[in-house]
Amino acid sequence: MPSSDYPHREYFAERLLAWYRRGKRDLPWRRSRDPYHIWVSEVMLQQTRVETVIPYYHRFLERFPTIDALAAAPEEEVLKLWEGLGYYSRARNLQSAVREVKERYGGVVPDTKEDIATLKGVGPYTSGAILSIAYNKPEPAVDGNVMRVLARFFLIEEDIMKPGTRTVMEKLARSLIPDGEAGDFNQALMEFGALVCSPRSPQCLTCPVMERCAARHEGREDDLPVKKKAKPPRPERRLAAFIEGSGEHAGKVLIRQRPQEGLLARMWELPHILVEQGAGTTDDEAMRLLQGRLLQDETLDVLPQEPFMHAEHTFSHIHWDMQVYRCRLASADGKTGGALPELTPFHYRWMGHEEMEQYAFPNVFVRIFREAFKQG
DNA sequence: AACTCGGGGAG
DNA sequence: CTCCCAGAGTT
Repeated sequence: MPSSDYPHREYFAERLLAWYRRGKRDLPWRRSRDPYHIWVSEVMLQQTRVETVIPYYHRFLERFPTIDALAAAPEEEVLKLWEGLGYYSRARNLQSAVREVKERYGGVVPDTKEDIATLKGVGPYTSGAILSIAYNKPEPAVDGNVMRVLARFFLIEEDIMKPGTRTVMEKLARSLIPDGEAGDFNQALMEFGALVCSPRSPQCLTCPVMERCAARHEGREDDLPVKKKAKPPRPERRLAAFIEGSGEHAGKVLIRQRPQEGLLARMWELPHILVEQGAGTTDDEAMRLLQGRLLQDETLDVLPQEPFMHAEHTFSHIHWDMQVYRCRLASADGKTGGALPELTPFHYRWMGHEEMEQYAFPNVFVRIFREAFKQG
């Protein structure tokens, strides 16, 4: 159905805008008009809560205050500043896109939908957010908040996980934007979704548009939006080796860098293997598996000594159950035959405790190291 | 349309 | 526990 057929559109937009201007939060990125700053905030905010982003936003812009600064930075440093924030391709894409802006657009963030949408990591939501917030262009910025709010107020019962529903939402959201108020209105929608029209137990009693909310009238605000349930993460059992060096590597731990592509690309980690469910259930068998596979796959000759710790970590689609074993190198001189593994997808290196700040680790390994170093 | 890609906070 | 968050890219 055409967007113009939805009732109470003007009422909805005006009341929401007034509500926003009455009490909007003082967020760091709202203190800047720099399109680059807005851009950084929007990328960080993808699938990430406001409170989580704030400290990262400050650190990132302190180190990379301009497009030039980010474009010139070593990639490892960008990744390190992103450590713990997740979805690390965002960081790589952002730097790649910033370099593109420098080369192709003279360092000025483009202000047209066609140009900005070509930038890596800038999809339908982020392009609309930058265009509206930084340039006040009347483009919709439809995120999870906006879909929830629109689904409820206008009683849209389509599954919001379907791409077609997003198109409907974008058209409707575009038709709602009051003349000359795109930036504030789009932020009003998201702020409203975050603070009032929340996913669970929405605050209808304080809602500024409750009187004409279709879902509220039907008593169905708790049933909307319709969203198909995600598949549960598949379990993976992993065995990791905490290998302490001796001799010239005394006091150091062997770490490795993950491949360029895929999960946790280019981040550092403890050497570990994936084993079948049910395999290595006893520590004895697990240690044999670990020894055999590290030797076979990585030419890494270790002697597992004892169970060290246990860690679990859930990604969106995978659940890691990781058992860590304290290991020694098998070679008598403690130097793994002198050389670290080569001809594997990984890059190995010895790391002293004080060198952790030079490497970006997935959070599960940050936790493991913190615990290990606490034990001494 | 279905997967891949992190991590954490709230209830 | 479950849900989902100012999503994007790939197949």
